[in-house]
Amino acid sequence: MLDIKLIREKPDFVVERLSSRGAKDARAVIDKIIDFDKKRREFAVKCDNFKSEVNRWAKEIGKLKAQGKDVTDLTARSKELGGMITELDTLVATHSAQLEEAMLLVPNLPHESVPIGKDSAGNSEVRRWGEAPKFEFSPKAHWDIGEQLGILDFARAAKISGSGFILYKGAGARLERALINWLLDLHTREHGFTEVFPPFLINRNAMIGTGQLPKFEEDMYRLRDEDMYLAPTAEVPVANIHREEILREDQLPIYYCAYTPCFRREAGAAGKQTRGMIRVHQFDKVELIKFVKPETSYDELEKMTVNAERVLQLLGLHYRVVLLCTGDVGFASAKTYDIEVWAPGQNAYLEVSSCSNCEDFQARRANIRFKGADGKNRFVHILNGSGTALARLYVAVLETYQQADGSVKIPEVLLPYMGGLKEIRPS
RNA sequence: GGAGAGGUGGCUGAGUGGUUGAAAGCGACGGUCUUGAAAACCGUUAGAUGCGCAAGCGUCUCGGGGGUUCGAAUCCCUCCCUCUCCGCCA
Repeated sequence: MLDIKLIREKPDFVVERLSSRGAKDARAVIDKIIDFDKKRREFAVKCDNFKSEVNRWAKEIGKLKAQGKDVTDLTARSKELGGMITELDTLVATHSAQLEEAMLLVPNLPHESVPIGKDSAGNSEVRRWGEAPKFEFSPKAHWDIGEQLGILDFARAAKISGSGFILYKGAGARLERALINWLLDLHTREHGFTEVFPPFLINRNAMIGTGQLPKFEEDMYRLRDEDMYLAPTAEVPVANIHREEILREDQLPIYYCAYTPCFRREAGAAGKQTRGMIRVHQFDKVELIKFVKPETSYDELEKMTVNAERVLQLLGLHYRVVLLCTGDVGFASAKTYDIEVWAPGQNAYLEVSSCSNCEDFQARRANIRFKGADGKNRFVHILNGSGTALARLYVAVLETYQQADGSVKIPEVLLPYMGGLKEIRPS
């Protein structure tokens, strides 16, 4: 959520920044918000004045009654005021609700360092690591590799759930588990993150806190009998750990990492390439989340991105880092780096990480603050980054480490996690 | 799921309708004293929001929401959460 004061004081700036994201109706939305805000305050001032008067009478009545005096006139006056207060309270409430509703739908403002652009074509590559591997043979796609090795079974996954789900088997299941464990170990042992294992079912308030709701309801899996959602990313439960809290300054920065499965309906993705495990309804992910002081958040974003890149470097996978342009950054983010790994069987880069600085956008929604040295409470900045998403990482591993005979070598760093298995061959 | 007991400031814990936004203790911060520290003593110590150039003033908040009343932390309704017992279950 944006700061209403910023909107009041610099509406043109806000409209300009929102428009840079491609919001066509930014002017109208901001005008509407300013109007709600203004009216709400006008009603609230009137209402507060009446309340003040009623409070004064109430105290007076108390005193007089204690003295045994007659208070009929005063109670009559108070009742009269009470009626007006009820009326004004209703007006304040409806305007507040409308304001809130509008505010929750406004995305974050892109940071000044973000390139202006309309869509992903406007993104800029910041760096590249390694090279696309060369093969003596024509590299296969992971769905062929996986099915021939008997480690991935899309048909049976569909039987259980539907399309867009994965059944890992044997060494394939082991590989998924190895990746999860290795990622958690890497980030906790070498990058200073504290491991957490959060709930996967999320209530409405938490979903609002990180920005999934109310705008992206259709993207989420929702329970039928309770007002709960399946976590679309660990960012949601983990960023909400400190909801409604005031942290001590010396607690910051806080680094958390968490493994969770991620559930996404991918509504609207029909027609896009859906073969294999590149776009699925359930995938595993190890997520990095930071709570930091505002003045450090952009340094922290760089560090977090480097931490995520390390995953690919250690696995020996070629990748590039892309800075998203204004038209492509996510709803809650002010600045985002995507990391895209090379998948030889696809002859394409696949997004496996998205590292974002949400600044105080989520902290405002979730009301997460810290008490500064001056005693003032300020909103923390919240960052999140995939470290990394598994299904696509798995694709890159299979396709990069495939051999001419159809087997797949296990990357060096995963060997301790694979129980002695050095390569996966058809069983 | 059933029955019961609870949810008060950073913490412990008073408070069953009238200057209670809230006693007291602890903790924290500042000061006095001290070479320094401790002890002792004195003082300060929630958040949000609005009006105002400011000083300051007002409103709201005792789990959330609603109600009764001139007036609610205190009474009523409802929801959430915690604890105990029973049931069920991994």
